[in-house]
Formats: sequence, structure tokens, C-alpha cells
Amino acid sequence: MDWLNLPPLNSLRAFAAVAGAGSYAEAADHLNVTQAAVSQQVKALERRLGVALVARVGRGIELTESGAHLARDLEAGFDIINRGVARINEAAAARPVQVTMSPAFAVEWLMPKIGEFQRAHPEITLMLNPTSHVVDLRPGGIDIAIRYRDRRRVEPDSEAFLKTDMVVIGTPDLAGERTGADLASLAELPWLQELGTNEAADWFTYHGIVPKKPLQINHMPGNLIMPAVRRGDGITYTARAFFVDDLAAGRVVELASETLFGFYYIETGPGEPRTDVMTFLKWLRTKAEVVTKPA
Amino acid sequence: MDWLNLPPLNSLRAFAAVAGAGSYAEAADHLNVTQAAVSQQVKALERRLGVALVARVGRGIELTESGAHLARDLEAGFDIINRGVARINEAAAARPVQVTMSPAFAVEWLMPKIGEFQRAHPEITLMLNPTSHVVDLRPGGIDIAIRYRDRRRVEPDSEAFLKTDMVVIGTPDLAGERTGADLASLAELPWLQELGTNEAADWFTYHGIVPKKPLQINHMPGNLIMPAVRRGDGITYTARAFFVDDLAAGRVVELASETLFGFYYIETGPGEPRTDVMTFLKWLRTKAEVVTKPA
DNA sequence: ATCCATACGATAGTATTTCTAATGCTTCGT
DNA sequence: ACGAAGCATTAGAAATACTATCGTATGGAT
Repeated sequence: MDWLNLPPLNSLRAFAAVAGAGSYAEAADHLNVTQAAVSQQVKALERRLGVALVARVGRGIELTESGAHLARDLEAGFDIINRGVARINEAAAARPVQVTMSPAFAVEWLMPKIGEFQRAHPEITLMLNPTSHVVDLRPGGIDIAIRYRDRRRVEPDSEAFLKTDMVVIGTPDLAGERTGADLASLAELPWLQELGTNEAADWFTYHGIVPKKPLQINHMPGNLIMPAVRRGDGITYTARAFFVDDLAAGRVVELASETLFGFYYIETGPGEPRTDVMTFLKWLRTKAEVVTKPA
Repeated sequence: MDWLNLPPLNSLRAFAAVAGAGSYAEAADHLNVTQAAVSQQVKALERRLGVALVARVGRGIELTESGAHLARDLEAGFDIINRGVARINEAAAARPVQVTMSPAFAVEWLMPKIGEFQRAHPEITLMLNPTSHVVDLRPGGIDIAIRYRDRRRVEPDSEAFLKTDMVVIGTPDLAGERTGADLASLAELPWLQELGTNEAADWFTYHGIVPKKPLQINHMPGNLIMPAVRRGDGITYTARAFFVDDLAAGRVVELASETLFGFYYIETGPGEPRTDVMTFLKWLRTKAEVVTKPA
């Protein structure tokens, strides 16, 4: 615990690089800096130690005796440190790519497409974390979050990769002939809504409708809602993107629609993402789409 | 040689300190920085590695598994580096204090006083390098140079520790009754002068005297001049400080004098001098004096 | 011998990194 | 519930490192 008063570590590294390379110019190359920078670092180290480490000999350089000794120790030390860091990196590289998103998005949009990615990159393990919680993106934890925002709250510099109408849908059985513009009448139908959220009420409020009777809302875990809607258990408010096929086949009907109201975009943790994460991101972006009512 | 792409070394050190101390606050103490600085460094490292190293546990922290492993390696690595640096430092500390100065100054001024310093600091080895060459002050080489400047060339911010008249002196035998103002007549006496210099001629030039006959100059190594002057072999141009006693005793007489013309000052190499060097400098400054003609 | 290519040295200005100060948040003990 | 202890976050200041440029010394080629 007395290595706390070491000379500036960068100058030690610079000197070690010089010792290894045999010349300032080459060392500078390896360190991705200019020769002048290395020269200064070594000078600073010599000053700090009060000992000459490098001597000019003709056109090149040579280590002094002290310099040679120090270089040996530095090389050994940095090598050990490097091994430690390398181990961490290997472990990190093998770690699965962890993605969080809402349950609905996972089941209705991502899962149907994910097979393609896994076929293309069998070496990458994906771990999906479908939850409506907003999870922190920390190092060693979740790598990517796919977040929803409606267009009222879109942040100017965030690039959405899925823009979609938001719709209220239900089976034709349940909806009857309500497909028209009478939004208020939707308050009479049973709603399905994710536990702990309040989408239905918000939706009415947004449209300036005050239901005459209390809404009839069935709360359930997010992953159960979509099947329940298809079964005709109720109606819900969701992204058109999740029901394109069902709508086309007439299995569900659209009771209301807000054009390009929903934005899904990608958030990554701080810093440069790992290679695997980048690969997944790239793939994800190729799947970007805009979903709105067919002509 | 692949430890060149290590993460920022300072953040590695910060993390290692945290691992060793068990808390950010204490680590910060040891590193002589604020807790915030350490926190930032560790965060940066986690970001860089893409791995969580430290976890908050209640009010304190705990290392993750990765963190613990890395900490072990870092400690080992830094320890080796530290040992290397420590060896250099020990060697440097034991190195003698090396001082360069002119031969005349060494023999006439410093040597008579040096015993006192060595009695006071027997643990410090002094190495004097009396030469009229201007030696470079590099780390690992000369620590201190005592340089002469005449008052025409004194640098404004350099602090002289010895200011002295410059005089032309010789034995009474040799000089006869020439003590007066007739400087031109000094050209008839034999001069003693350091090899490779041109003091005598310069002196006449400075005083605007053009000798009628060529000067009679005897070149010799610097250390031999003063004894030769005392022996009556010739006259020379030198600092009054070197002959205060001889003048007082009448063993030599002053043939000409320039009041406070000579300045000796100290020059040290770049950077903070070593402890031993500082000790010597301090002592040297206590010997500072101004030497001029007694009233 | 002179010129040229190579490599290090010095320095001023700029860019980057690191640190501090101030403040906020969470947890735990009383 | 309150206050103390300890980590997190931020903007701005300070310190450090780097680049660009020029200068100097050396050794080989014409």
C-alpha cells in the first residue's frame, strides 16, 4: 500500500515503452502519440527521480544502468497489470448482450424477428429482460434499453428506430360496429391494461373525454395482454406495429388511431459499447420501420 | 509489450486504492485527492472495461467478483513497479552531491570552508568538480554549478551569493612601487593566466589600454595560478575574496581594483533538488558575503 | 566535403484529463 | 424521524499531456 506515491504513471509507461522499443520515435508510435510527447514524459520522470535513465548515443539512445533496471521492473509490473485487465476483458466479452424493453414490445415485435439475428450470430448470447420498469444502464448490467416515448415527449436528438401509430384495438366480436369516430363509446368496453399503469384513463383524458361511468379495467401482467385481446377478453391501447398482421387478417379491428404517435428508440449505457453490443445495435437498426395505416 | 493499450493508469491506481482502503473516502485520503475524484476515476474505469467493479452495499461499498480479481493483480503489479522505483530512489539518495566550479573558486574560497560542512553533515558525500568548463546540469550528473559573471553580464533575477571586488595582485617584491593609478605600467609585469582564457588581454581592453609591448603571459592550469602568484612568479586578475588574508598580511599587494565587479552565483538543475543537495545549498547560502576594500 | 535522412531536443500553444467545491441521495443508528 | 456517514453528480477550474514546429547532432551517400 505504499505504491500510492509512485511517480506519474504515464511517464513510467512512456519510459517503459522507450525501453521496449529502443527509440523514442518507435515508442511514440506504439503509444499513438508524437515523439515529442514521449520525450517530455521521460524527461519529467528523470527529473522526478533525479536520475538519468536514457542517454543519447550517436543518433540513437541507450538506457543507463539505472534505466535498464527500472525498465525491467516496469515491464514486469505492467505485464501483471495487463494480465489482470485482459482477464476482465475476456470475461466481459463472453458476457451476453443484455437488452431490456417492455413486455409488449418483446413479445409482439422483437421475438418474431430475433431468430434471424441468432441465426446470423450464433456466437452472441442475447438476454432479453422484458419489463415495464425503467432499468439503469450500468457497466456489467443491461447494455441496451429500448424505450417508448409518445411524440409529445420525444427528445430532439434521440433517433427513433420504430415510429408507429398508436391504436385502440379489439376483436370484431367485442367491438361490434363501433369502428367509427365515436371515441366516447369506447368507455363502455372492457379495457386490458398493464399492472401499475394507467394508459386507459390517460387515453380518455388526452382525447378530452370524461367517461360517464367508471372505466371497466382489467389489470394484468404485460405479457398476457396481447393474447387476451386476441381472445376477445377486452380492448387495449397499443402500437399498430404489434398488430399489423392481425389487422390485415381482420382478427382484430382498429377502434381509434393516433397517427405516428408512438416512438421506440434505443438507449445505450455510457461509453463505447462492446463489440457484441454494437453488432446487435447494427442489426436492430436494419429493422427500423415506420408503421401507419395502410392506404 | 501489449500493456501499451492499458486503460488509463490513474484510474487503475484509483481503483486499486479503493480496493485497498475499503472505501472511497479513505482511498481519496491516501491519494491526497477528494472523494469525488476517486469516484470519477473508478466510474471511468468501469465504463472503459464495461464491467462493474465496485458495488454499493448499504452505506459502504464492496468489490464485485471481477473487481476483487482485478484488484489483486493491480496490487501485485504496482508493488513490483514500486519496488523498482524505490531501488532507483535509494541509489539516487546515496549519490554524492556533485558540485562544479572554477578551480580558483574551489581552492581559494570553497575548500577552506568545506570542512565545516562536512563536520556538520558527515553523512553527505560531496564531490567537487573544479573546472573552467561550463558543465551541463542533468539529472544523475552535476547537481550544482557555481558560476562567475562580471557585473556587466549579471542576469537580473539571479541571486549572487558572493559579490567581490576584482583585483590585480602580485607580491610586493614583484610589484615594487606600482600600487598607484598607472594601470598601463602593469603591462610590463609577467601575467599568470588560466589555459585557454584571455583574461589579461581582456582586462587591458576593458580599461582602454593598448600595451606598447606584447604582454608577457604564462598560461597554466587554474589550480596552479594562485600558489604561483604567492610565490612571486607573476601577477593575475582575480577576486579579492580569494586574497583577503594575503592582502591583510601584506603577502600580496593590490595593483588595481574594480569595486564589486565579480558575482558568483548558484545554478541548480531543473526540478526540485534532492534533500542532500538542498542541505548543501542552504549551507552555501549562509556563507554568502560581500568582499570589498576595507575602509 | 557537402548534403540528406534520421532521430532526439525545446518550446509555445492547445487539448485533454483530472480535480475541487458544492450539493444531493441513500442508508443506518439512535 | 433525524442526523451523521458515505457515495454520486455536476460545473467549472487547474493540472497535465499532447501537437506542431523548429532546431540540433549524427552518420551515410554522392
